[in-house]
Amino acid sequence: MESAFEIIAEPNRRAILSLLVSSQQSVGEIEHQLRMPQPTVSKHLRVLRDAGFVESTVDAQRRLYRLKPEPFQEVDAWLAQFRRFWSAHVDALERHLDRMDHQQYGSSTPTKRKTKEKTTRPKPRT
Amino acid sequence: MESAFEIIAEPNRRAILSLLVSSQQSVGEIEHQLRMPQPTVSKHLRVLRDAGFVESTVDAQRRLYRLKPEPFQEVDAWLAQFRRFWSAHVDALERHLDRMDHQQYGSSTPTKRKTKEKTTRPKPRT
DNA sequence: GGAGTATATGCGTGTAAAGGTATATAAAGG
DNA sequence: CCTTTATATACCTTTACACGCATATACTCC
Repeated sequence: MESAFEIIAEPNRRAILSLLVSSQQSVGEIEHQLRMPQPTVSKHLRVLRDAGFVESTVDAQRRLYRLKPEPFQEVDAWLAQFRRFWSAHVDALERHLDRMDHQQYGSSTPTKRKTKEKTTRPKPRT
Repeated sequence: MESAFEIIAEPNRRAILSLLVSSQQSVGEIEHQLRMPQPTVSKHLRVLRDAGFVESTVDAQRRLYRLKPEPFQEVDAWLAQFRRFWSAHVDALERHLDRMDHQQYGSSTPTKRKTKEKTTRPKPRT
């Protein structure tokens, strides 16, 4: 788990980060809004904090978590090299994004996928 | 491996993608430049193609791979919600202050612009 | 057709990460 | 104190993925 990219590969962690955009949140608030078990939330927050995506402050028994910008900038910096390339294809973006759902905990088919395909062409996404 | 984020979590795949920014490449060229075994390259390319990051054309026995923009845009779209946040913490603020300095006719404003932030100050990038 | 080249895929293996459950720590309130 | 609330962590199990190696496919040229 060394790079920022591996951190945001996990859908639940991305959901947590998106939640924190609006404002800082306690573990319980995240747990309730995302409907995931508290230990799961705590563990993901630990990973996020170790990677510098969030920081926390103590409020009585609560911990309030909020975003930190650095790792996002790291991802953005990598992405930058491709930006000039994709700007010519903006139209295709909308078609692609239309097929994306907003994933929530438990709805993302977390495991179990045996592939038995012999395609040579790009595979249609779900 | 359903999301674009999981695809780019793998360092070798990111390296391949970065290679393809300059121009399309054959499997052998990628293999040589990145010094990884040919099956590894082929397998990563398969993953990248299934996810829509690259496409290939046939040139005799060779396959030429090049980038496709959509998944990058998907990542960028997710990142966008945080961009507001982090630019508020660094870029926009500094640029704003710079502009104020430069706009001032006969500006005598001091250059030391240390601003107060309510949260931890972003560190300079490593 | 056979040899050589270029790429893809199948199989077995190790490893690490994610989830579940239980429990530990810590603070607040009676 | 003892209980309740809030969060963290430990342990265990499952699984997926990345790799190495071997082999299959496919094209070219003799």
